[in-house]
Amino acid sequence: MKISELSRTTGVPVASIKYFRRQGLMPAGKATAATLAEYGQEHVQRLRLIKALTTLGGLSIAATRDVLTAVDQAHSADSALGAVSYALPVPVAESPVGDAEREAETGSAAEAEVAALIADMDWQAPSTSPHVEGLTAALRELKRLDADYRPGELAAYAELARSIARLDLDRAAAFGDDPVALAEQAVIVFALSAPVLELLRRLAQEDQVRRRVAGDAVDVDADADTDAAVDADID
Amino acid sequence: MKISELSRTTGVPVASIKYFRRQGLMPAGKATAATLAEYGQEHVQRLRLIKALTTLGGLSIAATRDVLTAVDQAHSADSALGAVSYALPVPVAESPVGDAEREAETGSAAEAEVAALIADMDWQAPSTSPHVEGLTAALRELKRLDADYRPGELAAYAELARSIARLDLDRAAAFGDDPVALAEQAVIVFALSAPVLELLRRLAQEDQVRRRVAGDAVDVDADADTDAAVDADID
DNA sequence: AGTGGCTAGATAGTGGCAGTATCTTCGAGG
DNA sequence: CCTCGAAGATACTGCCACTATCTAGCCACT
Repeated sequence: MKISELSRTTGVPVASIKYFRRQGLMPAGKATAATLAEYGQEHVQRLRLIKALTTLGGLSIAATRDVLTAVDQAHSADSALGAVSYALPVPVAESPVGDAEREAETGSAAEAEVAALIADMDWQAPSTSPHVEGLTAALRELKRLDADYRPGELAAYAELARSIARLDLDRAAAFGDDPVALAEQAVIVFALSAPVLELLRRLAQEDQVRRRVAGDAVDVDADADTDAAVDADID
Repeated sequence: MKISELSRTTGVPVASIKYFRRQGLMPAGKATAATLAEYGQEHVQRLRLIKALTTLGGLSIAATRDVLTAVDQAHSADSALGAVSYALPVPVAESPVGDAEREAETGSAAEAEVAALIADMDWQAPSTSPHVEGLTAALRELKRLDADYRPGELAAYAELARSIARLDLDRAAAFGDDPVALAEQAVIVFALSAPVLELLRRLAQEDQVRRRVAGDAVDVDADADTDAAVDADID
């Protein structure tokens, strides 16, 4: 198909398709002449994936390129999952703030906490893993806010994270054979279900909030507008 | 303290502090003269929170303002949690793509799926909740990629989300009395532990990937070149 | 053969965001 | 009393993700 058709089927403007190509997010069409190229189903799929990663996954163009590069280079089924996992951006930007003395102290505390957690969970991950570093940075940030996790809380979350990861891997592994297809599936499971999970968590939180407000913690008929207040304030 | 001191203690440039003020993210200092204002500990705390929300939470300035406004307006402990919950941005940007016929079909399917899930989980949430809408949008996106959750999978995640939300609420509710303090804690728990949770999930995924590759639980069909490939490719 | 409508590729322009810098005015404190 | 710094307003910058324009060329239909 021609680029205009590709654009129509995917809803992505021609100019954007060209832009993605320039940024190395997708291959060029097969040129049939100096000014004409043929695009196929794989381009449609790729565009969908790009769109999903940027809008749903919130990835930047650069991050998307890294991920897609990892997908394309996946040569064995085994390496595909790991490569994708490491290509995904870590959702923590390091803040290069001063306050040096406090920093040194809480920083190493966070590091030790992470190390202890990984040991407790019997997780296999090198201390150079971006996830380990990211987690350390995040805990450090929270410490600066005096919002640390209490002992054991982090482990409780970690236990749940483990359960989630099991579900994730089962979902990802369902595409056993072709490395690239597997990698693509991994991208979807790893990157794109993060927002779904977060939304589920938010929904569950909302439910919990309503229950606690409506019920046990508060004497409802203490004042009539309690219920209304929630809906009103919530705006 | 003077603005220059506030800047030094927090590591935030004076110009940025002024900018945040203009954007309505923090109150002005108490003016002691036409060209001098006094800042206090609450400004330090607020700046820390702003920094955490933007860097760790990844919120935009506008989103941060919404959240902080909700925090400041929390008048009752009950409304605080709900208000914060609704003020947080939903991690899905709606993509206004064409492909109308397919859209209509998958769109309503997603809607029904979400409704069924909420019913199954016995969750209390109006269909107008941003979380419900966000989840619907996210599932719609995934459907467009042909990456739906299989029946039951979503419920399994939802069950785990419920457990997580329980932990969250326990953490948030620890600050029982002052509405604003409670709201602030809620911000931290709701918005800032999302990246922590995501990182834990990534770590657990990494562990799972290594374990499955290493051999023992290869329910994926075995592929020959295993061990070394992981560490090598993962770069 | 001619012409209208695409196309590729290159380059330049746009709009939003998050700051950052500058400029003016003016009070505080040595 | 005079210099330093602060307040507030406004302008500027850099980055990002597109989007538009421009040139040159080919395809297909008449």
